[in-house]
Amino acid sequence: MISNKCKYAIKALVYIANNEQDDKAVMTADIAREQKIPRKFLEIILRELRNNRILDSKRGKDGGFRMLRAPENISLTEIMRIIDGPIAMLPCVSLNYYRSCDECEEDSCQIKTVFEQVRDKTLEVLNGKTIKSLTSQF
Amino acid sequence: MISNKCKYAIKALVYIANNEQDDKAVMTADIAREQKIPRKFLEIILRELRNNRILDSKRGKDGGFRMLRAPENISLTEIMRIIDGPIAMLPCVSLNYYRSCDECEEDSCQIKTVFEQVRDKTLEVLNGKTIKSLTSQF
DNA sequence: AATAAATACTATCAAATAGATAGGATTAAT
DNA sequence: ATTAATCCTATCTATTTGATAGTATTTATT
Repeated sequence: MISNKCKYAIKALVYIANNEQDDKAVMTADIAREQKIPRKFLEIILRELRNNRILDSKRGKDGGFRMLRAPENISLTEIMRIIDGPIAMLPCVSLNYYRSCDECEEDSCQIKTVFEQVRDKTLEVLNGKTIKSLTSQF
Repeated sequence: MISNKCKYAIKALVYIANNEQDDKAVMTADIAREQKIPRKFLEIILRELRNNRILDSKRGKDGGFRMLRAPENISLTEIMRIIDGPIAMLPCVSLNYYRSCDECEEDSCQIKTVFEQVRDKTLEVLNGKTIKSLTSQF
């Protein structure tokens, strides 16, 4: 399971990509209302995406958020790793958050291979999906 | 990520499948030592597998655990669902633990489809793997 | 300069989950 | 009886999840 936080992050990004305009940033309050995401929680999420250089923010009146990078260059894996961390099902099989298991000799681990396969299939799907590809284009 | 508990469960089952004999059940202490799993934690796990009719147990001297069903009929998904619950990344996409998301209309959810694809690919791998297929066969 | 409206930041909190450990009760073979 | 195994209940700590409250700061507009 991904966390609610991560689900909110993805939905918020899709919303921003869909609604931003040259002259106007998208406000937290609008995203919260439209996507039914708790406002204060969303603030934290958007700031985190900003700190990771996914979003740009502007303070004060007429402030809000806009995409810092093109939505077609932001994959779901990138967002998921920022918000939730590893995507793999075992630490010893994670590409970006590798940790060895205390209890096992990796060379002789019986279960590692299976979860490498799961990881590869999962990444095949998620790497191919961008914020843009989730956007409603007419 | 799957939990340590789930990882331990799978490793313990593979160990039991590998080491059980007609006349002798496999003891918690042996599994704990060989697989470096905390003994008391392992007790809880094995009992849970027993309650779910994966294992059979025998109390008292010469007691222990053995497979209740054939290892080739026990898929990884079954174990993972018993120990960790849902395998899918979103509740609204889970086959065995479906829950709707509070905040979204499922028909118009932009992210559901991606996670259905991840689910299908993941299950393709995990349904095909059984305890037997992880066992060392010579 | 004052006001309004937005994000930024800090602190806090409650509930659930993860990951165990301790100790005694029960069962069964010898 | 003794020994050795599972079974059961209770408990514990740390972390994560999911959030809320309140204040500070920034900016556009009047």
